[in-house]
Amino acid sequence: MKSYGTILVIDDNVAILTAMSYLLVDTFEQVLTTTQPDDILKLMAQQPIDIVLLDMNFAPGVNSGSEGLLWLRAIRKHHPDVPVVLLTAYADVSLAVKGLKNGASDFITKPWDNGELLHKLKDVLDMQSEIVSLDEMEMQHIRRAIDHCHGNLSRAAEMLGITRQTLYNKMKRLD
Amino acid sequence: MKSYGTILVIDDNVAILTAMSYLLVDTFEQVLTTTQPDDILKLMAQQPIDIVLLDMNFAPGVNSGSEGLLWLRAIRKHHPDVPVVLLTAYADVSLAVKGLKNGASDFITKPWDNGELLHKLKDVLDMQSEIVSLDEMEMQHIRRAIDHCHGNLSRAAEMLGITRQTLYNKMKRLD
DNA sequence: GGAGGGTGTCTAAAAATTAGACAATCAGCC
DNA sequence: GGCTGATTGTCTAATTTTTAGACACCCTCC
Repeated sequence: MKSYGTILVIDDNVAILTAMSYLLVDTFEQVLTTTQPDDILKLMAQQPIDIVLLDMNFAPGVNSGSEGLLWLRAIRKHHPDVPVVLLTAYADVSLAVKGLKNGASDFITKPWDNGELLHKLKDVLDMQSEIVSLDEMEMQHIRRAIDHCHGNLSRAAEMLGITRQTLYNKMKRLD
Repeated sequence: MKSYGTILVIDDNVAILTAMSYLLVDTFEQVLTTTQPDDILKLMAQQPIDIVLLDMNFAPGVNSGSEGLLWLRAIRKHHPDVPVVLLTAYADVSLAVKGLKNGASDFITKPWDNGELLHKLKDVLDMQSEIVSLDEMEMQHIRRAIDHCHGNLSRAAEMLGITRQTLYNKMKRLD
């Protein structure tokens, strides 16, 4: 229990934030909440956040969640490895889809089911990509580059910013 | 024109494949089509494919696209860098959402609009992540690792499979 | 047949990585 | 307060990797 780290919840409705706090406090070591999206990046800079729960339906009458999308993009830009789960209105599937295409990990429609919400958050965190060794990451990237150059090693090496011989070395060394 | 490489289209309906061929031939250098999902990986192994267009609604009466999801996952697993765009039935948004969460780049609902289809395919290819230099990729991964270890450099170095001093070196060298 | 581009291999110099050590600092704990 | 363990920043010398440059060879295109 309580092994899921820190969660940051953003919603402009204080009642929802309180409800979320009660729900999440048993699962997360720390629950941060804010009604001010402007605080997101500041909070995330101050301390390590493990997952973000972002309400997409800001301010009554505001332009259909596009503001939420902007915040999502801002989060993704500065912290590409922190998963973001979206809260959207039940009807607004298209917004959720836009969110997913912008890098959100999952979404939950309001009104939500507590059990399902917790389950999805845990799922996302369990799926978190482990950090692999630098060598392994290097090889993955090298394979990508070679693939991208359709097998042309000279071009791949140039693209990677290393010499062709170094590319040979690395391919030989790391299988 | 014709600078968008090779596209692979999978659909169990031959009529759709022919229609697609006519539509895509002006934009792509090569248009491969198949009704056999089993051929996907074989085709992709034989030649470099730049984008895949995958119909999710297989065989009349088959279990709601879950087969399509399996193929999507298989493609993503073997070729994580080749974008996959899905074709789904108009009503089946939930399937499209599942597809996006499984790594699809975008989806198009049937019946489709030719202009929109081409536009989306081009968009996906234009957004294709460029191959960055090995050093840059290295630094991104190092930052990820340090973040993951909440700033503990010793642990990050161990996780990356390098010595602490090397971590210092790389951080100093590459800003 | 020649030109251009790609491959595989080699050398010697330059640079990075390694293991190992050291004192200084910070944390929690008795 | 004082102890202990972990972490940091810095250093050295040996080892390994990377680099630039060169060479012969194999393609393909014209």
